[in-house]
Amino acid sequence: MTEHVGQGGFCCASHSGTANVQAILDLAEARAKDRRVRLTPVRRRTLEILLQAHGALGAYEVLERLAAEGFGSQPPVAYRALNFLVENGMAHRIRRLNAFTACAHPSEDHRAAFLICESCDSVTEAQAGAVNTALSAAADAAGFVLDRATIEAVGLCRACQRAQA
Amino acid sequence: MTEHVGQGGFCCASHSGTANVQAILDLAEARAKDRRVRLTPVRRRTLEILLQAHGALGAYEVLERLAAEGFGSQPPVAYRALNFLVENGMAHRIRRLNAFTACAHPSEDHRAAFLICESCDSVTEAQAGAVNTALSAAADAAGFVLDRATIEAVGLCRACQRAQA
DNA sequence: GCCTTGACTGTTATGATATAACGTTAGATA
DNA sequence: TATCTAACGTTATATCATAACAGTCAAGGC
Repeated sequence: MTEHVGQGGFCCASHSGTANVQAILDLAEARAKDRRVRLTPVRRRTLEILLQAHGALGAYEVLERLAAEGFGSQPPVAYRALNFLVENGMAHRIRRLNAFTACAHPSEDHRAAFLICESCDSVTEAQAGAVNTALSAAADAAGFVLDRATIEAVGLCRACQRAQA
Repeated sequence: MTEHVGQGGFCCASHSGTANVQAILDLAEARAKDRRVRLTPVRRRTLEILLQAHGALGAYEVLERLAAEGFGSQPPVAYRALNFLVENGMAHRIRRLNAFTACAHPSEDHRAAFLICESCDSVTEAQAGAVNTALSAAADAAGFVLDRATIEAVGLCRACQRAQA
């Protein structure tokens, strides 16, 4: 798709800095214990890779890094780890970018919305409480039982607005 | 992906029946004229195919039908026509299904939300005014300039709820 | 401790989705 | 009608994703 994925200079406040990465990894460990699932080395490392990327990474980009560190080198290795993280609320899949990003707020059982910058491909996780309330209402009106939703907005991030001004 | 795409028995009220298909095609013609773009035979036929499908179709499914009718048989033929329709508000891309669907309300400049049934893969276009208002607010709060958004909800459609009851 | 069992990992192979690039054709316009 | 541009169709290839299977490892029962 695009070679910019994961390369945006953007870095959101919520998971920048080594300290925060560590904190989120700890949260993930705890969450895994809670749910009786195992945060194995590949899975943990995959989460770290996403956290360090400060943006969304394609599965093959993640795979490349895993392979370089001695993990398996074939696509299912990355997809399995990524799917595990998504299923357990530790990462999100950004369909518009065919990419994945670490969850910035892993402790809350939130339903997220993503703000994707067209210019730098950065991805910000937005608070989507009101959006989901409205969506639930719309689903209700249609007699539809809502399970989960993907909300992806495309536009210009703050940094790129400045760059263009 | 799944072989069910486009095969759900579901048929939404808004574009069922030959009469409505014709009406929407007419709207599309008018819209094309307005916008100074050409609704060429492949494009028009692609829209018809989507309308008649009563659900989302993958690009390769559309391509198959186009090819059978003497249009080109290679992927770009379908993708170009589909992208044209999407860009001109005559169809939507459903990313979760890697599929496309005719716009059920082509006359309004609306931003749609989609309700995707996990059971039958049917796609309903929901009124998303309130959802978009909330999303705009969330984007604003993040200093993000919103251009457009993809809102896809996954759950159970009315028909499949009944079937399971 | 040791064995069973199921989850996890890695592999090969393949399938599904999407686009780049280029020559040709056809419509609009002057 | 000559010219120009958009659209079409093709070949080729890139990109994304999963099926299926064999080997490995960890947790819990005995």
